[in-house]
Amino acid sequence: MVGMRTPLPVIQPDDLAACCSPVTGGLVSDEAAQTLARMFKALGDPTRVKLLSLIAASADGEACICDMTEPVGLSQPTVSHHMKLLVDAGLATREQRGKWAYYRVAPDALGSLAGALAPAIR
Amino acid sequence: MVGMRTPLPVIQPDDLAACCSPVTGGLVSDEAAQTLARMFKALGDPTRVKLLSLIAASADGEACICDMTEPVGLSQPTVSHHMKLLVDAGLATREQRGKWAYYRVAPDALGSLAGALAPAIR
DNA sequence: TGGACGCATCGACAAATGTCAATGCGTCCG
DNA sequence: CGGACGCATTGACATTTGTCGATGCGTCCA
Repeated sequence: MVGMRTPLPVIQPDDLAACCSPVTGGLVSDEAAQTLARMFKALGDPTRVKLLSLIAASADGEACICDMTEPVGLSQPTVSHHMKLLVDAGLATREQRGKWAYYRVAPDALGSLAGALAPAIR
Repeated sequence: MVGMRTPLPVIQPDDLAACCSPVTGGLVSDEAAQTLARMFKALGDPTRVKLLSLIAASADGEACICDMTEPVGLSQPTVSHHMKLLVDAGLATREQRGKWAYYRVAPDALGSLAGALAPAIR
């Protein structure tokens, strides 16, 4: 592993177009590979998979940190850290409302990623 | 990160059924989260994304290590290492033919993963 | 106004990861 | 046979990652 001295920029919705040309349809550019890997890496931890699933499964499609610590069995700072990774990867959104921070699954992000994996089923 | 003293078992095609219940449709079990994360982690490196893309884009849908080192600009042992990870994650297959080892994208693996991300588009 | 609460950041630390050079092991062919 | 070739494994190393306790900051309410 080399480079990456500076923190990576947050992946924006605009980047989805660039990132999600199908992996299986012709060579993928360096930047696309980079962006795709960023998003997949964010999904590459069981805790973060559960967190996303937790949010998606909750009544309003949103959850705050305090709702998530107990189900995943980790400390509040750790859950906060994982959620920051998901947001930076463009897979989740964060909205502060009063004391609480509400997280949602980023619209279209998972769908675009799925499209990059299996363009045929799009 | 805790546990994981012993090397993880190779993910078999049979595991796909277990792994790929949709992330966005109800709580995901610990084992499913684990398996999904294993596969996503394998995709969480730009080099491995490019390797998969390289294989998928090649004429016969297969490639040997010697075909891949130059395009990704890494040493032969490193490429070999990455391919082992992809095979262990169930995303690629390996077939030895004489001196060469031919790698392919595992059939259905990417599609199942995509289904776990976006069940609606299945 | 002053706690209490929810969350983020910091500092620390063990474990995992990506990379290479060196080496070992089969397979092919002169 | 014996060398050349393709690939995997090993050992080493720096970097990244996951986790926690401690702490800081903003918001709410008694």
